[in-house]
Amino acid sequence: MSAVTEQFRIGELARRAGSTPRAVRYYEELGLLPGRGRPRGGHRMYDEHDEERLKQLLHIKELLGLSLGELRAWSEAEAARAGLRERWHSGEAADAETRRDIVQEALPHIETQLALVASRRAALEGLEDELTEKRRRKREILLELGDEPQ
Amino acid sequence: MSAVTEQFRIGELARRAGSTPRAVRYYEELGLLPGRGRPRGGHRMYDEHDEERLKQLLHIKELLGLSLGELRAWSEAEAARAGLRERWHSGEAADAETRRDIVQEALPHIETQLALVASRRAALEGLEDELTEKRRRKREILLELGDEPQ
DNA sequence: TGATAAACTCACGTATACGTCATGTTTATG
DNA sequence: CATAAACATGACGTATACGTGAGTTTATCA
Repeated sequence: MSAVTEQFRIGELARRAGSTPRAVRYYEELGLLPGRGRPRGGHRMYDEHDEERLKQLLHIKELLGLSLGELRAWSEAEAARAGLRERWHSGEAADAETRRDIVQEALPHIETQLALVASRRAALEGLEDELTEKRRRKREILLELGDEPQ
Repeated sequence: MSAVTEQFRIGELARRAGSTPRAVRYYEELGLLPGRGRPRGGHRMYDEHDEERLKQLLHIKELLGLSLGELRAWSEAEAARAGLRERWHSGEAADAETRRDIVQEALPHIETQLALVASRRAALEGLEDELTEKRRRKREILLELGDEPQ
């Protein structure tokens, strides 16, 4: 069902996500990335899911200006949802009741993330409106004074 | 024309803006706050304008997650606009031409700030939409599976 | 006119978020 | 199979953004 899951090591992951191996190890140390067992030679192995996860985390970090500590809270909601997705697809979710439970568990995590993003967006929107209004007034004045292009 | 401009010292300013004296001095050192002459005893004196300015800077810093270095760019646009406002109200702006020039100079600064805020807001909006869509799908599934409240 | 609070200037300390060696494996390649 | 590139684990270094004294000067108030 799932595509051939390509595997790669830390350098590849970092390159794809626009980060560095050092940073990735640091994120793992903080619990932002899962430090799961490493089979061959002790080298960390990753796949596309890890790549997407890391990209998303970095994106969120940028957008919301979160510290890595704050990012961890977000990350845990993400991890929980990932876990639930896995349960969902693992065939474990045979009956409707189990499936419902899984979705019901995932919802609050989304709500948490959504609340954070929405409030931040609203604040930014307020600021944007303020600035737009200021610009409008300046332009109005220019029209009144006669805005002669050079 | 202007109200009695209340003056206060660094502790008051910090308290009002929800900061600390140390931080305020640091901002001054970085050029975020004007380090203008200090008449009596070398104590820094501030007024409501400084208070508003500091509050705004901290607000922006929070909202956009800017470093103090990045904040300085913003701050300079602010300072420029403040300077223009002063020229505007100082009686210097006698003729229409001067007034027009002042407004024309102020516009780009607003545009700069607006561009930054708008792009950030747009990105956040995209993320918010994404999350809202995810939530919608989960809720849909719950309805299909029969969402029985306990 | 003390004395207590608050401000001043160094100066060093600290948490965060990594960068950068050093030194030793593991993996990939001709 | 040799050798370079990549990874591993410390350990120390660094930029940012202040916190925290130490020692001194200034303001305020009984």
